[in-house]
Amino acid sequence: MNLPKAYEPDSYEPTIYALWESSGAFKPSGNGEPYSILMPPPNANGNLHVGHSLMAVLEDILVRFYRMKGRDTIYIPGADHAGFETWVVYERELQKTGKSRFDFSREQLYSQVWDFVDQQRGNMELQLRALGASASWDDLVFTLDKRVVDTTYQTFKKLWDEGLIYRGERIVNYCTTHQTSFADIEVEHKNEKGKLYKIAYPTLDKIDEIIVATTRPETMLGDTAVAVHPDDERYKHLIGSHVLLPLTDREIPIIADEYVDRDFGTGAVKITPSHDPNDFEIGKRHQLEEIQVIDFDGRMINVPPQFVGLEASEARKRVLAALKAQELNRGETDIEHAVGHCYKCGSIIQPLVKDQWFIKMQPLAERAIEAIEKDEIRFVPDSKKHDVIRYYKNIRDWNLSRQIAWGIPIPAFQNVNDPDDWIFDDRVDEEHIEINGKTYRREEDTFDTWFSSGQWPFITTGALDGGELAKFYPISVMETGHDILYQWVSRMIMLGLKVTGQVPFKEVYLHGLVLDEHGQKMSKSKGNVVNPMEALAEFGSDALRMGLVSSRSAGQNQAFSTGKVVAGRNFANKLWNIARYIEGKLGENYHMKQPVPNSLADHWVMRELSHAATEVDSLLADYRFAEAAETVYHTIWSSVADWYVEASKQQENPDMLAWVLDTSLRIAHPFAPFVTETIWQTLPWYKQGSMVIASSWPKVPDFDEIAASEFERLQALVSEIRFVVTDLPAGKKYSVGYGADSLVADNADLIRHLARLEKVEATDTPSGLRLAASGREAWLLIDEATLYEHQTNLEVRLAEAKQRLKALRGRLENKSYVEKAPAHLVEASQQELAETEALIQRLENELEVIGN
RNA sequence: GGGCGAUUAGCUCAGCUGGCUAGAGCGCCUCAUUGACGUUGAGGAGGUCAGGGGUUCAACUCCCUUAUCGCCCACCA
Repeated sequence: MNLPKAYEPDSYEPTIYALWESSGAFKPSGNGEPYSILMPPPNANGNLHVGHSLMAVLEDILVRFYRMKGRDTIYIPGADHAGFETWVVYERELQKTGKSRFDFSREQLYSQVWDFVDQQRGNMELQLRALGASASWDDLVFTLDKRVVDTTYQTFKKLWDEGLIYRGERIVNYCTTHQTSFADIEVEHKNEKGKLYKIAYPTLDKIDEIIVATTRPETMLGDTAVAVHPDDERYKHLIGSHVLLPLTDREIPIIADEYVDRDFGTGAVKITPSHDPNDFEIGKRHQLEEIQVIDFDGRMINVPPQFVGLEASEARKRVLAALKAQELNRGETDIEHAVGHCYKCGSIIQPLVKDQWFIKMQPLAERAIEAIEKDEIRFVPDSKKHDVIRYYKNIRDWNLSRQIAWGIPIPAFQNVNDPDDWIFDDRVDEEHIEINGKTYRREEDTFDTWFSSGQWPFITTGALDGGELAKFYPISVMETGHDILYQWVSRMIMLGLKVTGQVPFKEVYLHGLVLDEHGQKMSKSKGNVVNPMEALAEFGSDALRMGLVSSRSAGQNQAFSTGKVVAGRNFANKLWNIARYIEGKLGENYHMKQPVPNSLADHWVMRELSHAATEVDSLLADYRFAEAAETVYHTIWSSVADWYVEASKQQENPDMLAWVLDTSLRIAHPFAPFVTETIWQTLPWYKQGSMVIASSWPKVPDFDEIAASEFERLQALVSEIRFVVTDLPAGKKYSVGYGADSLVADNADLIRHLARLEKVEATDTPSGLRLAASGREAWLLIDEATLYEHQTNLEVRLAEAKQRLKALRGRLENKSYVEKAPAHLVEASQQELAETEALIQRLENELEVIGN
């Protein structure tokens, strides 16, 4: 039991984690009301970043706490194939070998990426273990596991059968670098400065012209109309006539459409159905031809020879130059407008027409809004609820198709003889299938990964087929980052309701981003990324946990603070040394008995620890992690270590000491699991196999409230002595004399010890400095000269008290206050007034004595 | 263009539905100490709670407004 002086996390953490895991402590107990948390799956082949650490810590605190509260608890871990992210990395590797995705079949690519991922899998799982995540590892689900694929197909079929899935040519967001389309919310819009170019389109007789305004002149080569507002007097006479599209030999009509804003630009809009979502709609309304002029690789096609093969940006310059040469440019103006970019590579997203699979979102969104408005899901912070509803209200159909191989194939086949004949079939490994003599060719695209992730709660719990974990659905709380509220949380709600008829989780807690020490967003390019595993190695897992959690509130981005991690490490060390002291006192053969509080300090510490336990309970129910951690930190550091352990040195009560340590370990365990368990394993009063992780949350013991308050009076006296003494000449010890004061008399030794005095003794002839502030019949025994020096000290206290008195009087003389404020507040003020008056009286008396 | 959040001690941040002399960690100052802990103990300095207005007996907290910073959403060319 000879514990080293300082707690050394790395010598215990791995053993402790192994102990938990092998004992089955992470598995549901099977007793009590279910409590479940679903881990947002980190990238299977990546490393944990500091955001993941925060995620795991918050979730693990909840899981450990509710486990101790006796709930049947599960923390379901996951691993993400991270479709697009991994694909991008893999394609880069592929490029190095001089090959491209077009050299392989979907199956070949898939298995190559699988191997690539497999090589470096497992890191993040080890890192989650290092953080102490008490996840049920046997229940881990990988996002490409068979059950995920099966359920995803089942859901797709269900939606298809209900007419919510359709395939169609639509304008999609396309990244020409990555050669795949994206959902609307994956596009990163940035406000950019650009130019609005005015271009003249001459009438066929070349007498007149119509001037259009555009930010993307290169797309004019694909124009198939010019639109004006039907009531626009400027252009009314031209409606129905044709103009000659410059740089080409095409004649295009001038059409009227209400969409056109007469006040913007020139009031005439060039219509390019293939490259603009609005134009696409207009094109449909007016049966316009669609001419694709930008290809899927971002180069020009179907254009006059001099432009063919140019990058879109280069084509813009050439088109402008050509127009200028023909004197068709009519000026340009600066404009700020939003431009969509690929969130991964920053390329400009091209709106391109493509055949894709979509889900009709409106019915799903409506159901979700209904559930949220009925408070079937609680959001923390609450404001996110309104954000998500706003998102639902403006939702558009969701493009599910991705042109990457690393994902779940879309289970659909097309009749080779009838392009409109699509059928559902999950034989996705076969390129062709025969049904009723008809040949079908498979869809080559895969699903947007968020489509399968959106089903995570009912997939992982097996809610649909009633597996062992089905009782954990709906999930108790979904904890995740606020940055994926729309991508993930909103989809889980919609799909959960649609497929299971229930909300997928009852509560949502959204944490903010972890910023760097100075509040800047972390990024590789800025070089300010904090590696959580380095911090963990340096300070310990508990320290990192405490540091990440403190001073952090829901939904708020917050800076990482090494100082707080250090504070966490110091806390673990403090706990360690409390244990070292107490265990040393009790000896190895101590057997725990029911503690009987004896001294004032005993009652007081029982009250403090019980308060902390109930406080943490209610704080965690509100997800106030930081305050809960602080409560534990201060209760253990100040109340237990600084006061109780010190007091116990004078007034011994071994059973109380044991209880105090035991209870401290329990309340600290959710926050600092490793050090608490390490200590627990050294407690002589528990049998082999006992673990704090499996212990219960402390119950409130019987203590005497009055005795507890008496201890506070004692503390006030000790504090006053300490305060006065620091002001006195150093290097000598002082003594206190007391008169008829049983509190002081009964605790004389304790006071002497706590205030580091020479003596505390009864005296018939009081002299020296009356300890007036704490109101006891006690005097600090000092000579006249010292006393005189101390006068200013008393004067300062007196001035403070007088100011306070003034404020209190002012409040109580205010009739409205006395009438309208709650009675208990008025009463408290009155009592405080009386106390302040008494204090002033004592201080004045004392000053008078000194004066004489 | 729309929405949201922030502004509190030198730094990083708490402060829930309005009511304790506005708190924490780190930093700073003074002092202490051979036995649980220097990853320590005791004491202390430091804030007109961004500015202005309003509601209220009472505002860091609610409302309006201004300023600054940040984030999210957005197919008006």
